[in-house]
Amino acid sequence: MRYSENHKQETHSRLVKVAARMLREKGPDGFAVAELMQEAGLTHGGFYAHFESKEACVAEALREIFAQLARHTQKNVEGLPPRHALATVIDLYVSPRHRDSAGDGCPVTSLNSDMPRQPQAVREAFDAGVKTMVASMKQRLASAGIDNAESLAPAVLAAMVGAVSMSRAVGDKTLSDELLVAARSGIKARLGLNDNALSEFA
Amino acid sequence: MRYSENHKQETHSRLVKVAARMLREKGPDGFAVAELMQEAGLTHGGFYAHFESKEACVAEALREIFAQLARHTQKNVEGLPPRHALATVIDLYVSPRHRDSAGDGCPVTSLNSDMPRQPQAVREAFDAGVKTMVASMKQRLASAGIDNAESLAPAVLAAMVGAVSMSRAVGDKTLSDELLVAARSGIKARLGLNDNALSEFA
DNA sequence: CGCATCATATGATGGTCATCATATCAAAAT
DNA sequence: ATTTTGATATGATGACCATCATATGATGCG
Repeated sequence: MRYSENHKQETHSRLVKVAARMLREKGPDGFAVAELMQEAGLTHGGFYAHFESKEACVAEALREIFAQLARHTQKNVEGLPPRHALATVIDLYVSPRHRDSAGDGCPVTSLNSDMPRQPQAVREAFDAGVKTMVASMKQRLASAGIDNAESLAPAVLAAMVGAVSMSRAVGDKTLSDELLVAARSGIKARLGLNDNALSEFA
Repeated sequence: MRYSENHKQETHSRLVKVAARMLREKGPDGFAVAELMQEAGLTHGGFYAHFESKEACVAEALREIFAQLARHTQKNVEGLPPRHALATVIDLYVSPRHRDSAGDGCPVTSLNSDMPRQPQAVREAFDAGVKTMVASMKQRLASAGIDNAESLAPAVLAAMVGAVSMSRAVGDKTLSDELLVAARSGIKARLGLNDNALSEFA
C-alpha cells in the first residue's frame, strides 16, 4: 500500500504513545512487542519497520514521556504566582491521583528500580529526563524566592519521588495514604508553603 | 540420601540468602530459578522441594531481607544516644555505599517499582516490611525528641527511599552524588540534626 | 487500469523460563 | 551390608518472547 504521506508517521506516534503507557504500567521488561502492536491495532511483524529494537522503542517512549510531562506540568501552573505554582506542582505530584495512574504519570516514580537493569540507550534517555526535572525544580524554587534552590531542588524531587513510589509499592491503602499525606505536608513545610486543605487532591 | 538432620534446612536457608541477593540485584522477574539454584551450587530440579513456587521463594526472601535489615540497622546504632542514632541511620541509608550495593541494601529502594506488578503473597511480605520500618522510624524520631514523630516518620522514610532510588536509577555519577548529598542534608536539616563532615560515608 | 512500492501481516527461529515427572544415589536404620 | 528414604539431578513440557524472512495487498503513479 502506498499510503497517504504521513500514514507511517501517524502509526509511529501512535505506537510511541501506546508504548509510553505500557512502559509505565508494566515496566520495560513487562510488556511484549506483540502486545504493544496488538494494543495499537497491528500485528507484531510491523514493529521492526518502526523501531530498530525494543530497546530503541523504550528509549523513544521515555523521551516522549518526559517531554509530555514537562508540557503537562507547565500547563497546570501557567499564570500562577511562583509560590502558588510550586505548591501546585507538589500537590499534583504527591497525590492519590498520580499514585493511581501510573500509566500516565512520572516515569521516575514508575521505573526507578528498573533503570539499573536497563541498557545504555534507555538509561541515557532517563538521565536526560531527570536532569530537566531537576533544572526545572531549581527554577521553580528560585522563582518562589526560596533560599538554596540549587541544593534544595534535588532533595525536594527525591522526597516527592520517594513518596509516590512507596505509596504505589505498598498494597495497604491506609499506609499508602499516610505516606502521601505525610510526605506532602513535610515537603511543603520545609519550603515554607502552607499546607492548606485545598491541596487535598483526589 | 538421608542426610544429616538439618542438611535440608541448611540448604534452604542458603537458597533464601542467595535469593535475597539476586532479588535485589535483578528484580523479582529478573532472576531465573535455574540461575538461583546454580548460584547455590545445585541444579534447577531441586527447587520445588524447597519452595512451593518462585513466588513463594521471593516472598520468603523478602521477609528474610527485612528481618536482617532491621537487625543490621539496630547493630549499627546500638548504644548511641538517640539523636546520634537517628543521624547515623540516615547517613548510612542515604549514602553512596548503600546506593552501590543494591544486593545488600533496602528492598524498598531496590524493588519499589516492581511491587505493583507482583502477586499478592509478595506484596504482603513487602507491606509488612514497610510497616516495621515506619514504626521503627517513628520510635527513633520520638526518642530523639522530635515533634510530630508520628507524621514525620513516613515523610522522612519516603525522602530517604526516594533519594537512594533516584541516585541508583540515574547513570550520571555527578547527578547521582548530587541527589544523595542534597537529600541527606535536606532531611537532617529538617530534623534539626547538624550535617557534619563525619557523615560523608564512602 | 495495471504496476511498483512499501506499510503491515504471516509465519518461522532460537532463546528463555517456570514447572513437573522421573531418575539417582548418599547415608541412616536395621 | 542391605534396605529404605528423601535430597538433589536429569530431562521433558508448554509457554512466552525478540527478532527476522518473507508474503500480502492497498494505493499513488504512470
